[in-house]
Amino acid sequence: MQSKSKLQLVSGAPTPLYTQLKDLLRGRILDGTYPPHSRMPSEHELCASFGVSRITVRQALGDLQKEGLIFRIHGKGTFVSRPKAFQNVTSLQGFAEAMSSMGYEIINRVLDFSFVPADARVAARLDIAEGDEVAAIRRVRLLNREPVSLELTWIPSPLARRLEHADLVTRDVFLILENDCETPLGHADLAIDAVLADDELTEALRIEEGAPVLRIERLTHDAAGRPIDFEYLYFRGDAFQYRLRTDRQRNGA
Amino acid sequence: MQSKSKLQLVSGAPTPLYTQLKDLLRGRILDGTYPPHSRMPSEHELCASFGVSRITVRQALGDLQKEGLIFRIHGKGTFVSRPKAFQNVTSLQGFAEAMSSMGYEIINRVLDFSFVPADARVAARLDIAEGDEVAAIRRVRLLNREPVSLELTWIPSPLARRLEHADLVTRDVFLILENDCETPLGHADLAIDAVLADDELTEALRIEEGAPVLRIERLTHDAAGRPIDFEYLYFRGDAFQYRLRTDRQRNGA
DNA sequence: TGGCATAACTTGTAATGACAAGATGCCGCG
DNA sequence: CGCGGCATCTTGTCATTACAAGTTATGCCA
Repeated sequence: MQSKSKLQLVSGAPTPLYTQLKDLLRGRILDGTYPPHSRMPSEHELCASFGVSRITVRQALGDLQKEGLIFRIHGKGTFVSRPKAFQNVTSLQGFAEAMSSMGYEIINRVLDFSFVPADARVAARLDIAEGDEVAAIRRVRLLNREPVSLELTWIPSPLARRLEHADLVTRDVFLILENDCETPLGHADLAIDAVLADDELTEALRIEEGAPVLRIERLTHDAAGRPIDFEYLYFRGDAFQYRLRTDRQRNGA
Repeated sequence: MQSKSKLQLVSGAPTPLYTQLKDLLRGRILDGTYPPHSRMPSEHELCASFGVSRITVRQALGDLQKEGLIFRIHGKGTFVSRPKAFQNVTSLQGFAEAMSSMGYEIINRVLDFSFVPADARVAARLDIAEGDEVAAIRRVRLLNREPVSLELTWIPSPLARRLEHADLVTRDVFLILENDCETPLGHADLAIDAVLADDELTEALRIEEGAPVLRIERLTHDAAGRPIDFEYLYFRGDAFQYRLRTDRQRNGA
């Protein structure tokens, strides 16, 4: 049967209406239909265009605002944020990427690569259902033949299948995803704290029990903002420093 | 007039209802009325307790969820997160700046403020001559009356003289430099690693010897790029997370 | 006793309606 | 011409109602 040229949102669909609308609008922002700094259609117009209520529109816009793609001005309208390039404060770089550019020799020892059902925590981070299949990777990274980090990685199955036979020994997951899987990366959220080495860590990193370990929880998203790679990185406190640079934001936003 | 013993939210107030409710609930979470891992009252109960609609309750809960204070499980209820304070460092922000905006109470205990000659390491970082006079500040920061960090700060003398009489107890050095000293900040370079608590740290942070500590070496520059503030920050590993977001550089901008 | 259906909770999604408050242009009045 | 006020846009806040969907305990039935 026919379908209107206008895009349609389906109510009974597997994903809620506001998610469909959000994805659709994000697509238009990323493909330039709504260029940076331009005003988007008003909430009322979006309601009319897609035949949904204002609550639904607002939930979609609220999520996009959280993602940083748009901002709203009371009484004026909703606007597309300036493109990412201007927002960059630090660059997202893989470990080997960063180290090899500094002349270090990097080797990855893959301890485990298997497909398992996602537990609650992994599922929540990757925005998939608990029990969905994910690839679980355990790697130890050696810098100049010395173990410096243990990395636990979870990647959704469809994507992970494509890097199953990739060279995980010398290459960063980041580079493989970008170059071999045509999955441009967007941003990553990191949480850093300090813990003590447990049994697994003492063995993997050949350090003493109770040694200080830098733990980084990293959730990497693709360019569209979808989470695609959840990792725990454990670095030897005595052999590694995490360095970054932050810039002072003058405005509040 | 009378007032019910029950807490009241005021509709015509300067702040919206959901903000009042959010602040009230956050207070109860932070003061232990709703302890970690406990289930909070259901949305329906909150509606009844405070005489507001479910939309208002959900907006308040949604914001608290974004802050990381609570999490929700479909069909089960709303729960208080394990308390782990964190600092988001997408932008260069002082500790108190970050925490107080999230409703935490911050107190700085100034252990020492003296002018000393710069040692070799400090001089190198601040790009001054060894022996030049610098201000050395030792502070312990308390979050909700609990010590979370020990901070060692070195600032070149000419600048430091101007903040000698500033309120270091409640204000960030960053804000004082910017607002009182007309010294706009530029960027900061950070190096993060993990160490074990030594004597000084166990005493200052009231933790056990050998506990994991997150160490951050931070060199802050003014807008012109001159180093103006060199610091070591020691955070309790069990009570603090450093969070940040990085973006992938796609090209040369 | 074991297991399944169900009732009674929970949060998630969505529509509709209403008014408040900020922004902006238009128009008439001085 | 200038300026105040109003109409009319925008987003922000909030109530009410309804149903969907996940969770759990209860109790009936075999």
